[in-house]
Amino acid sequence: MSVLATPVPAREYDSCPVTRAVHRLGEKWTLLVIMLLGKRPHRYNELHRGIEGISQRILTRTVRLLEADGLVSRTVHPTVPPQVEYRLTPAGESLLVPLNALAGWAVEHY
Amino acid sequence: MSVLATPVPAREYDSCPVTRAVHRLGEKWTLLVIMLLGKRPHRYNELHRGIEGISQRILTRTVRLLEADGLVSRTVHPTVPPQVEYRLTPAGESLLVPLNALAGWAVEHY
DNA sequence: CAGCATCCAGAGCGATACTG
DNA sequence: CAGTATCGCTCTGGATGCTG
Repeated sequence: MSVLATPVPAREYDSCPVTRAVHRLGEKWTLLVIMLLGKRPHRYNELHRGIEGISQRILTRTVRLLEADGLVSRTVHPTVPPQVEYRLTPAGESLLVPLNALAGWAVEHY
Repeated sequence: MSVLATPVPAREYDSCPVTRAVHRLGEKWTLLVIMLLGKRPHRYNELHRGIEGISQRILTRTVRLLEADGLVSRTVHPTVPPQVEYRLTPAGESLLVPLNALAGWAVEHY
């Protein structure tokens, strides 16, 4: 993305880390999940109750994709009933910095 | 978004400037259009040729939405044939700063 | 040149019911 | 509690042809 050959090949664009990041952040609930986990770790139903309107299916998909991206860790405590804790990884924490910069910009300009 | 009442009401989330910004940036071609216009102003077909795989319909929609958001200006020169120049507004230029910060993060972590 | 009109496929998102 | 399994739909994104 730093060079931007013209025309920009579709595959190069799709595989660009920046593209992939904004596309992930642009998914409907991703930002909110990250912000909640940025405050503190949450259990599954804490997230579910904390986000009005999200379905279980979509919440699960959202956190699992973030986990696959390395931004969120998922810890299962083998208790009865089961307990699953989601928290930001160091990479996830580090996202909060540029994200807050973007948030500041958005509040100014959006 | 700074306070995050729990549960976060769906409407409040949707109307949040940060949410709206990342959702717009997350649209398929938005980032690329902004990066191209960040280099220099472009005419319509320059953008079209500069982005492999985008359709006219989607390119038009993308730049018009950015225009509606105040990030891009659209100038029609009443010549024959017509000439339309797209460029970043000051607000659009100012987006490049936090966007580059996010880009740096993405290259590190995505 | 810079679009618009029309039609269409598929991804993404969601509601609901069920379970280890 | 923390999910999975189905099913359904909206809505974004795209292909194609036409125009001031």
